[in-house]
Amino acid sequence: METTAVSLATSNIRESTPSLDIYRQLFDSILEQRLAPNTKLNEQDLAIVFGVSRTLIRQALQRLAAEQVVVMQKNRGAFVAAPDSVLAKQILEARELIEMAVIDLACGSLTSQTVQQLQLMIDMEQQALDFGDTGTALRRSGEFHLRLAEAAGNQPYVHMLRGLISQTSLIITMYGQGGNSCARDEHLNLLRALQQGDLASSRRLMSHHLGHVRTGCDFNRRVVNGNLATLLS
Amino acid sequence: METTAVSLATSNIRESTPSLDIYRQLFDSILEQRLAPNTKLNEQDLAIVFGVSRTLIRQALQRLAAEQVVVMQKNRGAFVAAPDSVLAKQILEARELIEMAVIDLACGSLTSQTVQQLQLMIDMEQQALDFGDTGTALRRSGEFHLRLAEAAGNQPYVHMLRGLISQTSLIITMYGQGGNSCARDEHLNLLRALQQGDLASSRRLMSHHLGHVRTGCDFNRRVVNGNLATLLS
DNA sequence: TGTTATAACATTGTATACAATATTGTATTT
DNA sequence: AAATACAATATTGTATACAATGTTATAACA
Repeated sequence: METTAVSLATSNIRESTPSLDIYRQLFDSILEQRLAPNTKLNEQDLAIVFGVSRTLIRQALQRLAAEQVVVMQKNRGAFVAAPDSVLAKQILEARELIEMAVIDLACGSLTSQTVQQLQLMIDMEQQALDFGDTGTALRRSGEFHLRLAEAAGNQPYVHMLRGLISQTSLIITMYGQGGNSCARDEHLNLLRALQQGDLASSRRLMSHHLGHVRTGCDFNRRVVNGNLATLLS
Repeated sequence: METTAVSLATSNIRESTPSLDIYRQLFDSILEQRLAPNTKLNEQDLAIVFGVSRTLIRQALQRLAAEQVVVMQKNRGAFVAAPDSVLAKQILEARELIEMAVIDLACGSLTSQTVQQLQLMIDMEQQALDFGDTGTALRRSGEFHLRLAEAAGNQPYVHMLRGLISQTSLIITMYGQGGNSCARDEHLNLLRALQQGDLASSRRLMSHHLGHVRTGCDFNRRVVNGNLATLLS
């Protein structure tokens, strides 16, 4: 509750272990769209990139798989997840459920310090957008939502939402058509409504906000595959 | 959707790998209360018990940790999770949220085959209860709920609920005071209401059902620790 | 007796070696 | 040229060895 958010990945875990660091970097790389869906994650290559043995790489990949951000196929390896349109809609539905519950808990109960933090995160997101760095903006948008869930104070909500947010990023990468960046005002308005304890408005704003994600997607779009090279840049 | 449930753990994953099997056995052992909260899970001991190297044990433990069923402490090892009363209440709250959403999806849309399966699972639970095997009954109760979520057809709900159900089992182990076995009729009545498409009744029955879990708990109870020996019996 | 320092031990953390499986390329056949 | 069989290669799966850390027992001291 005290420090500013570092990474969406296990943001409430302060511990630092080598495999956790690798996990976080891969996680962020996927969220920032530097690793495309379906990208094969070769263990040996990653081991070289990160300068560790395959043991630690495998730990990180297994953690990512547990969050459904990567998929592991027996004897074939790990791939960045690529939810199909059916699953994508289910993910967005589930996310709305959790986010609404978060709103109910957070509305009117945010400390001024928390509001300040959330305000800052909105600014950071906008800053990334100004730089034209949509990947970072997307990640920071997710961090805003997650920080809000932390403020709501229900740990399982945070845990579940973390997975859903990261999968939402994958969905936007796969099916998004740009124009998902109306977020600044939406986040800002939401924060105001929450601060004022206006539950009806808060719920409506969050619902619209998530609705825009869905609206901004073309679920017929065909998906392109990526490769590991982007990690080296 | 076609086969009968095997284990609450990764019930939708058909693959069989050594570490998955170990994971499932540990998972069920915890759910059936044969491994008490806070029990230290020594890697070497488990490796001997399961006749494999520590490598596979670690994989299983990490998977369990991802589902919050065990907790891993750096350089100290893995322990069966022991949610405190605050977290326990949050878990039950989150579970109610998801279960209600499942009800909304499943109500009136269950196939006769699914109803049959659920009916069977209720019977199996009762059978375990008749044998006095409350551990198995508890696990089967969880399987009933999870099977229902599968029938609802939203994959993230299933995934999230799996974690919440297993944690509920831990909560019952820690804070339950017996008397949690009114489940048979409750499951039965719920199934009838769902079958008939009676949403209001379905929601009310589920809410009461989960409420009983909470009612049956004394959150002031002090918790006893266990040890690995129970796995050998 | 109680406390601290230290050594012996046990356990987890990581790298590496080898086995099992999958993938790719080449040759052979039609 | 297309398809198949098979060898060569690459990749993942598992066990083991060693390093790093934590725990416990012992001994010295107050």
